[in-house]
Amino acid sequence: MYLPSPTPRDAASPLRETCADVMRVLGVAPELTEAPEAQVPVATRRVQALSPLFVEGAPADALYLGRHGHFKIVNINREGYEQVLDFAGRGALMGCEVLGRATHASSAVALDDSSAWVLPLRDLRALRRSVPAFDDVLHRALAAQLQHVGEMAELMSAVAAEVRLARFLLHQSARAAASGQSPRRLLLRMSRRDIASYLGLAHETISRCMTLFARWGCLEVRNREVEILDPRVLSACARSTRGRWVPGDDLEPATEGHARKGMMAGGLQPGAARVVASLS
Amino acid sequence: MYLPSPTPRDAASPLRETCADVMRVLGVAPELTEAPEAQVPVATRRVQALSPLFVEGAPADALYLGRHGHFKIVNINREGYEQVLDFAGRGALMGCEVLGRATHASSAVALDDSSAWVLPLRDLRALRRSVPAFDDVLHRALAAQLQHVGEMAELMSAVAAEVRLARFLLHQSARAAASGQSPRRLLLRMSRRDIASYLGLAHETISRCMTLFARWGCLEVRNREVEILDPRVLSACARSTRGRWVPGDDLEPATEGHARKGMMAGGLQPGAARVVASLS
DNA sequence: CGGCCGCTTGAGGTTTTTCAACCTAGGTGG
DNA sequence: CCACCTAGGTTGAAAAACCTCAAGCGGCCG
Repeated sequence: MYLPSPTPRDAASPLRETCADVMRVLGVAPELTEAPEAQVPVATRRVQALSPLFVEGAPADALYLGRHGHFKIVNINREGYEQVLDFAGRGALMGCEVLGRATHASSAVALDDSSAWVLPLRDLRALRRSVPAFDDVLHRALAAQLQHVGEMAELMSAVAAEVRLARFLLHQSARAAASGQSPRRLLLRMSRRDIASYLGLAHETISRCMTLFARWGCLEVRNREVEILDPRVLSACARSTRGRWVPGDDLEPATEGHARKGMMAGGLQPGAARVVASLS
Repeated sequence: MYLPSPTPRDAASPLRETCADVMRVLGVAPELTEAPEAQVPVATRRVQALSPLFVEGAPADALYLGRHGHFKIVNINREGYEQVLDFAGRGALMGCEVLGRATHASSAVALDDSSAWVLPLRDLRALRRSVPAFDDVLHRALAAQLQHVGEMAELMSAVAAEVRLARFLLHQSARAAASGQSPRRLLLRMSRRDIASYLGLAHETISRCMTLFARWGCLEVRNREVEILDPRVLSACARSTRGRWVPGDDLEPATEGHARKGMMAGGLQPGAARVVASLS
């Protein structure tokens, strides 16, 4: 059903990976990666679970591209609390901000044993000049990262906890699907706390929402293993930005006779003005 | 005291602005802008207050650079509510996401009569190739936009309304200072609603926080004209991410004997785990 | 001059946070 | 091999912050 996914034969490989390989991971057509200049080897950095790939404040000497495993991108504020900015996997560019700074603006921490390609800044300029396709893909990757702002805003724009979590789960599902895995069975690599930080909620709230979804019958939760039983219910919930959603509102729930009260009751999306000036 | 600021003699200029001018606005040293290829003229687009510079979904044909005036960057969701993603001014790159997409992912709406330079995508590649300095600065500008994710996260990471507003105001103050204006007297170009949307709060909450600050004596509010009377109080409030802040906690208020209750009371920063695994 | 829009302020209701306890799984050490 | 401990997850009860609804006020434009 699901393609075995193009996982790198990670651990024990000769590791002769080149810029061309990197470009392919970033979606460049193989024909375009055959320039001789693109055959330069690219270093791989392995990190154990919970270890950092790079840390905030460290000198900006390289950019990283997720090779295998999973990472969380975090900021640490003065009080020592961490704020999760993003979760990254294979093919994700990490540490892009260094292009305009002298130090890293965030840290990347491996969520499980992982590896990443290292793109040293000193080589980057030369590479961009000599391999146009690489330059283009880098540009596009940067733009893709930028789009992420929009996604994050979309996530945060919903004030209701369940809506945020529903969107998060669907997003994870889409990511899994895109990498050839089942969009139903998700293995969340991050702790509830990480999710909570990412979504701007308390971790207890995440727990509660998870069990709420389970009561709705659209999700099965076994610790970090969750299974989406009814994506339609989840997306209906995720869609609702205002004027709240309870299973049965615009779609019957998978099962029936559930509590229609408990969490959720008021409106959502506090800031958000109806568009009146018709952008014309 | 404040430099007259390098405002473009906007309205009635011969408009012979070139790529070199654009590069200077983006911070490139004048020596580097003298390449003959950099003397190509750059188009300017003027927009009235409340009119869009570009709209979400429109074909991605250009990138824009703020020239004068102010813009808000917004997303509009299915229900027709708008979410403010950012505020942009002179020197801000707008619509970067088009580098990786076929259509604009967000709209830019002028907050007052404004203008922007138009950088057509079709010319962009050639320009990057022929003017290396332009390529570099574009890269750096993209990276700077990326950093914005972090800033936004910092804003949202504080759950308390006053903290968010305090950070927003200080941010505006810094922007004003950077463009040669007084960091004290701010003229907010956007409505309370816009601010509310940007900060993920209700616009009434913005109002209340403004008057709260006024009661603290650190801010004077006259509609969209606000004056920061005591930046120290404001930043002390902005700093507090957890374990709450009331004037007098770690700094005496400008005036004294104010209500120490009303808004603010609980802890902040819901998701945010103390860093325990010492990133080493 | 009237109406509209933006801003402010009040009161009530609800989500969500906080604090607390309990449970489970996994690792360590006896 | 089991006890113990820790970290992560779940759940409950209380309190707080915030949102919604509503009304009043002032300026601005038609």
